[in-house]
Amino acid sequence: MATIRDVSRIAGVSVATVSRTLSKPDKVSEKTRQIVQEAIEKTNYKPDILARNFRTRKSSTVVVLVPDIANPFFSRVIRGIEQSAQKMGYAVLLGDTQGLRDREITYANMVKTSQADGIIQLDCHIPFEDKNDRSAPIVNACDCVRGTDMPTVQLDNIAAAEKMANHLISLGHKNIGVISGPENSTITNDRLRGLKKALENAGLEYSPSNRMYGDYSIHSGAMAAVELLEKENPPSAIFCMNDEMAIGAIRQTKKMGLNVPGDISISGFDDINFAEFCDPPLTTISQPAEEFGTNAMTMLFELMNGTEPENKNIYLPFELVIRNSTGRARNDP
Amino acid sequence: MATIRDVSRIAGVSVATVSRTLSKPDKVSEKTRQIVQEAIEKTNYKPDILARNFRTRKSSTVVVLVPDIANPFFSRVIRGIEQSAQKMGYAVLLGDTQGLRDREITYANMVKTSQADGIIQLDCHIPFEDKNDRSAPIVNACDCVRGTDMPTVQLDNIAAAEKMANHLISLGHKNIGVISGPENSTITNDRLRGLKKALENAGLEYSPSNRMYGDYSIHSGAMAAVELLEKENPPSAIFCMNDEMAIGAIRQTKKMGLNVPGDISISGFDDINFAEFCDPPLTTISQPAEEFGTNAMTMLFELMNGTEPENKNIYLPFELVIRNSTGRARNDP
DNA sequence: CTGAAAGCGCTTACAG
DNA sequence: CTGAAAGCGCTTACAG
Repeated sequence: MATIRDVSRIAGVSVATVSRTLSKPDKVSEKTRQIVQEAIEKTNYKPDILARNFRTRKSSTVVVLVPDIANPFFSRVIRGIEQSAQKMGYAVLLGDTQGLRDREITYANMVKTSQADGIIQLDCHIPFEDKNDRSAPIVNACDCVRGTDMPTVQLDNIAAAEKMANHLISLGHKNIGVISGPENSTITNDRLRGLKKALENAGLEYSPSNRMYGDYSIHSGAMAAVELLEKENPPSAIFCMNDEMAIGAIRQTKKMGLNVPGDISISGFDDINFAEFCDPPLTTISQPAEEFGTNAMTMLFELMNGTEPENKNIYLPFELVIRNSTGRARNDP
Repeated sequence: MATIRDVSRIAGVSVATVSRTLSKPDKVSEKTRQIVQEAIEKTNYKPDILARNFRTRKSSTVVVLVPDIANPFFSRVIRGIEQSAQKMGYAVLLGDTQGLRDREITYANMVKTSQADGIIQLDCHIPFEDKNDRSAPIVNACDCVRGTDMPTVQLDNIAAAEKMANHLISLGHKNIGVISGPENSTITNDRLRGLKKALENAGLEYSPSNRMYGDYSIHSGAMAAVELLEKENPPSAIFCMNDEMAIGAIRQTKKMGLNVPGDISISGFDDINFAEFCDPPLTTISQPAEEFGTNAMTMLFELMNGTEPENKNIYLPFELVIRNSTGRARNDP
């Protein structure tokens, strides 16, 4: 591979001039610029970006921490990140963390070792050994830690869950089960709060025994549905905290000989591509997945350039999408 | 940030010794090692990997070229890549190319600029300006270019498609429509060849007018289904080249008042997570998505280390998964 | 086992 | 506008 030295020799100029031709062409005379360009073409020179990054102390790379890249919601968020990053001249390093703190820290450390300039964290953890570490530019999107000063891009999950719960309540459901995400997640907590709020406003009682935990997988939704449906007093509607668990719950419900929504209403969250195509099509909350990514990347870009973002906490819009997995409660006239 | 210089000063040794303590600890005496370790902890030293990479001329990074990261099949492949890469000490850069040659070349160039050590290409293109360029370690997985010497990880798509077609034929279908992937794709060509082969063996004729093109999206599957079903002599079965297009075709078929599989059988390809949960559950070909990734990464690793892989063309197993979207042809006794 | 020194390929004040 | 020179933070022959 040709180096800047080779080009300078062939062009008969200094390496400084070659460097300038590349980075600050207006600081070089028209004539010199041409000579250098020719030499670059002749030698097929490609600047060593690794050397440049090393020299300028920036990698033009961001690392994204994602619990599971194969999750259909996250993969769309990442597509959004990638698109913005590309426009801004950044590369994106993939950090599939499985939600493990160790991996999060390992990947986040890439900023300290100069391999990345900033971090986008899609999970509800601070990915540093020391929670008060401020040395790395970071933005927290999707599932956001409460009470930190990390900038965030999120949904108003309380309001969204409340809206969904109100939909269920309006159909006459009084006994509502919950298939919840894992504990220690802001998303999970907020969605539960929204549900409780709606229940309370309707004069209904929330029963903690109606809450089953899942891990966002189809399988866990099915398992949780069994628990719920085998209760002495089973719920007439199940509020699921994502679409995959809802799909699992629907399948399980049907397996047990029950009809959705005839016997049981089931709702999801996210509106993934397939929500519309399962049987029955899923009532859910839609979120602009890509925009979580583009907004997070835009904010991170500002942070990496030392400007404080105007709005440190961005809330994205949601929508209740009513399809056929929810219907009137059975004993409701 | 502390540098190796700071550590050496505090430990009272040379920077060479600090460097060795980190990379070749057995070349350093027990005692020195301890002193250095203490100094490292005291200064909270983290080696600058960017500097190390620059110095050693390797980035320990691979770039993956993927047409669409949000595609559920590819996202699983990438998960496989990431997991293997992590074990081998490599980071993975995401190159969402949208299938555009320009972007492929841009990302592939990262090897020339030292930002990456190797490439995994998941699409059916050679990502170099010059098709004969051999300067970058690369492996081609999933949709593989024919007649190059890039190592490949692929399915025997001819055999898989033949198996699916035989299933359809065995159900009495004689007039089979095809919703095809884009042209100039080995996957598309091979799956079509497999279908033709099965047809031929059964003494059936393949009609080119029965082939509609899609782009692997749900929407394109629906559009193609309209074309097929509005023909004068519509097919009784539709062979789709991926699951998303099959899901779109099913939805469209139902919208037109037809029953699947009562009136029309529809088959998919890939067995994505949701294939089992659409209505009706999809008959499809399952493929070990993650293994495309792990195998590709393993091969690339060998290539980057200068060893030729034993087997340059890996074929992964597939399976026909019969569910309810396919059934007996209507006029077949 | 250890240290002094060269050097990886760039960029960027500084001087002219 | 241009060049000589320093230096980014490491690693690695080489010599002892």
